[in-house]
Amino acid sequence: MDDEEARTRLLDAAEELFYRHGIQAVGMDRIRTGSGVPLKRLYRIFPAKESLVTAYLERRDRRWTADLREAVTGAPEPVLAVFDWLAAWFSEPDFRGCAFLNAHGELGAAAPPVVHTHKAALHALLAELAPAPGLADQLLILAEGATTVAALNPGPEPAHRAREIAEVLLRAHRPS
Amino acid sequence: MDDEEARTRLLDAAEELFYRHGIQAVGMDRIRTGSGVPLKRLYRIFPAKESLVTAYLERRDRRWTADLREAVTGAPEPVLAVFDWLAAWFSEPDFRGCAFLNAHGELGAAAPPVVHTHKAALHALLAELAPAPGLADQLLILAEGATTVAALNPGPEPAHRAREIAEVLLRAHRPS
DNA sequence: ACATAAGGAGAACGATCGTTCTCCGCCTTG
DNA sequence: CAAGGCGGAGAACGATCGTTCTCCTTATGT
Repeated sequence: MDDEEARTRLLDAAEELFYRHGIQAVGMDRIRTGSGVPLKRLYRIFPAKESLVTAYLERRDRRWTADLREAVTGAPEPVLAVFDWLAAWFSEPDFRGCAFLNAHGELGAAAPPVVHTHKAALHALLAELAPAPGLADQLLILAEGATTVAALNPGPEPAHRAREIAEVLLRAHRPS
Repeated sequence: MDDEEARTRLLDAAEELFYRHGIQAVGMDRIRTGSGVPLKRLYRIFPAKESLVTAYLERRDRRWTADLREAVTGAPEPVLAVFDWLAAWFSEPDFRGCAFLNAHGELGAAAPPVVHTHKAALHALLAELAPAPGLADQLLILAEGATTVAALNPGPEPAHRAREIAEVLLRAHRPS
């Protein structure tokens, strides 16, 4: 196992454990057990827990944003496709809300900056898709609201309700 | 200082510290320093940290829900008054998102049940105010979405955007 | 006034955390 | 084959946590 695979295993274990149990509740020893990477190597690749947390969030940001972008580009109604993609996300068995919002709530001002860049990236994507300026702010509220509601009541329904609202907003901005 | 005042001081300190820094990041010694109540008395009133956390969330739930209910009952447009009240909340200098969502993100399955009852109470209030059945689910998404967006970008603007969406929804349900 | 109980201040205790160190086996290289 | 260095397994270390205990002051009751 070379360093690159060790890094991947560490990030996989970190993502699984940090997302499920929270960051402060998971010790480095559980990362080691979950990844199979010895502590010595762990600290050579990530010199401190903080850098592992940051790397976990940054990788999740890249994958999440790329997945969403790929799902909506080319769709007949890109704005509505966002909520279809959210519905599928909310239905994953271990869905537990937005990892970045959870990290912000837990760490407060000590949260890594990727928390803000992740939300800025989502806002930028919505601004690309929105047919009217100013609509992106409203769509962001719908997406965040659906995610938050689904965090406590898992399932696709919040995304469906948010999609209905988005349809109304699109009709209002693009009167048929 | 009798036990009742000690309890109030403890809950005040707990609310300030837990809400600002997160629950796991605040030790019992800081609660003691912040409240001026000695550890011995603290543990006589709250036998463990978990019960202090639960009491903090339960008191905040009662106050938050009562404040919101009082602000919207009797308003000319109760549904829209919800978002005006949210705008004022988001503008408080130490606003840091929904305490219950933060606790859920941090503690996961170990979060006290009041997290769910708080969200159920908000949903029930919205169902009282909504002029049509099914609208409450959508209003809940708007309120949660505005709160989430404001948690990372403090200020009243998310509540204003959510209020605009609510106006559109009300017009759609009650065509003039 | 004196015995007694209660309360406060802070030390102490065991557990756990993030991080480092020790020791041992193994693999490479001449 | 021999020597040396690297990596893994887990103990160890200091800090901090939640919780309890000790010790001393203070107030009370007769």
